Amino acid sequence: MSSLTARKAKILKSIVEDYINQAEPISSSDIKDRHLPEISSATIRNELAALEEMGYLYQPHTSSGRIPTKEAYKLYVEKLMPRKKLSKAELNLIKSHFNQQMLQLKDVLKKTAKVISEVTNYTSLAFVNDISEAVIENIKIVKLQSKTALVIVVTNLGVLKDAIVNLEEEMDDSYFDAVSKLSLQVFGGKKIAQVMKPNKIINTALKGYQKIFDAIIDIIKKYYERVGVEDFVLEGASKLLEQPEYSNVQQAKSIIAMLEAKEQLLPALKTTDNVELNIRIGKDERYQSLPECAIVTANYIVNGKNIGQAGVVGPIRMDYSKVVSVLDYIGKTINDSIQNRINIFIDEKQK
Amino acid sequence: MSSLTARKAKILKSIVEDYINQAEPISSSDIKDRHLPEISSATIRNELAALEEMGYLYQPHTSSGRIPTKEAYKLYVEKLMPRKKLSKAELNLIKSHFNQQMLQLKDVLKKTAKVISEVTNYTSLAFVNDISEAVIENIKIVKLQSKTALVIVVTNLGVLKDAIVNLEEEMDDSYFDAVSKLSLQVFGGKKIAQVMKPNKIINTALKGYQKIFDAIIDIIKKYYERVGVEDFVLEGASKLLEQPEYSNVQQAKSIIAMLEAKEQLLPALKTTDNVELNIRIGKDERYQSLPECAIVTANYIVNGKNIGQAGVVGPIRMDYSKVVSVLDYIGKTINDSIQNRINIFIDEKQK
DNA sequence: TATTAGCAATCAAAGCCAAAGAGTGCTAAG
DNA sequence: CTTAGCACTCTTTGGCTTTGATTGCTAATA
Repeated sequence: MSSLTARKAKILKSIVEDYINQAEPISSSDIKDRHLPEISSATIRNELAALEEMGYLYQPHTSSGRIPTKEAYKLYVEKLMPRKKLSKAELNLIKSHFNQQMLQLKDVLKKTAKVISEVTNYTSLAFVNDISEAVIENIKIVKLQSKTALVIVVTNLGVLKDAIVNLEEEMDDSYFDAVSKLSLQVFGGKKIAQVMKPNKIINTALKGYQKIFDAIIDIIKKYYERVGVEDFVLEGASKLLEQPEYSNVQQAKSIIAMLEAKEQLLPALKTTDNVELNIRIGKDERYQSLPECAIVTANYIVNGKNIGQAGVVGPIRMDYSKVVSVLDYIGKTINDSIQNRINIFIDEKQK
Repeated sequence: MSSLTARKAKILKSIVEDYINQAEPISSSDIKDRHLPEISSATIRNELAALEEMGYLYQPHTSSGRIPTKEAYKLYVEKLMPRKKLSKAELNLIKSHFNQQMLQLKDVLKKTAKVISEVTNYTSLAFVNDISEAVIENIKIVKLQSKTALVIVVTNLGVLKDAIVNLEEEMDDSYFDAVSKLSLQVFGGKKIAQVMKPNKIINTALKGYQKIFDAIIDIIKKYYERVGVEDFVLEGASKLLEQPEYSNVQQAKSIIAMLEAKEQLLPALKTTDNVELNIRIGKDERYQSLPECAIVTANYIVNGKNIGQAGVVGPIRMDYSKVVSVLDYIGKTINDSIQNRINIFIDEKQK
């Protein structure tokens, strides 16, 4: 078996890039015409046969051009891919979107997904990563109506504020003040993961507050279970259908169904490892029912905090170079131009 | 031109229902076999010709069976359609979903959309109606971090609590208490619409609170603009692709794109009129770029409050009878089994 | 007058076949 | 190692025929 010479690499790169654009098998003469006019198509055919032997190419049938295999895409992403410069127009589009004020983590997710989809023309997704490591910084319980209170939990990653607690009897403001103070004493500085461990906190002297404390713990648990599933944004789903790969409605359906089944999709996407870029090409081994597709996501970090992932879903024949450049630039933009605007991310120690 | 005799009506009803199931043109002998064995297909053909003349049927080509026109569907919905009984299994499925506790308006939307999609097998949507008539009942401003506060606005339709306000300098709790009290005095009892009118409230003696008041008004305005667009839930989009109507990827794409463009879609869906059921068959005249589809939504009312709409999107050949039954029953279920659980809907006068 | 059997006419869908065209692999020569 | 030449393979396309479903019309019937 031969090795990957410089010329083979160039040919392979040409095929991957041309196939990304054309979505049709690439012939030896295509390569000659567009990339290697100085050598003959016959020579290229010899190289192609070798590359096929090495597992980087295949033919749908004997008398057709070549298509890159998944291995070819992996090699392309790791070794061959250039870093594309984004155009002025693209840079400006991205910047202008993030110049607007955003106060909420979810706003950032939505905006990010929207921008990614617009610039790449792929379906995009964004979601928050695991929050069990988030540290509770503040807790307030606010009376809303006679028997209803809102529980607000501030962590170093954001504010949980989707929690309404129902009381059996009416309480006055001083009661809620007391509970707020006590909660902060009990939960302050703890990680979400710690709070969720059953029956660990009850040893404190809680007197008559047992019930509302159980409710608060319950709220945190529920929030933990839902975050991610709730805060999962999908943008431009219809763009999937522009791809010739999904011109068969069956395939289109299976991939859209996959994106809708967040509960199953998210565990496969959430990564604890701290890599910047996740490129998943082809079926995920763990979820064999997934349709053929590629998912490229970047971990977004603001002020040193990993706030989540955002990226694109598309056919395996994806413009990785462009996508990676866009994700990269958006990551920088988020960090540069937003960190001072999003107060919920700022991690000032409160004491 | 002949009139719609009982037999013509029966034939038309048969065609509509059979076509809903089969998705293929219905022939005269189909009708004879399945619905009118006592008369000949030739007679039926005569009737068909008359129904076509009347605008209720058409043929894709001369030698094919008949397909109902939009007018036929309209007539079917208004006059011919039976009220289907839901099966025990379906009733139980719906009930069991709504037995769970739901604390948030958005939870109800999501659950409703999910149930509708599951039971009808169509793509479903749910959203809240206009909130400009909501009356402000309570306002609290809660300090979260040194320069960050959360604004909570309780209305008779729910709680707005997605609003974080940034301050220029650090304030202590008493400041926020004062602002909360003052806000309640100024805004309490007012409708959202009134608050949004520019410069109407500034005549009160606000002393040093001008800035934070502007911020609060701004938050309410922003919330008003976003509500609906934010609280728009779509469920089971992939089910659209099961419909033979959308086996052509172009059509599928255009309809999914329509559902994604919430900003354009919602104004067409939101109705101020107080009808229970909205059935939109075919293109909406106002939005001619919309693809061919039918949208059926019901207004959902809890404790006498119109909280929003929910329904399905699908091909014009839609099982209206089933859909209407399901929407109807879900409406009842929401009102019956949830009103006592969702505190945010309860409209107890606070004074 | 309404119904119906009979039948020719129509048209989409399916199958078939031949021709065209794109692209390869192999061989032999440079 | 490269390349021209050429036979071979296989898809795609277009045209043609056949099949089958369904209709509309006519004339006979109740």
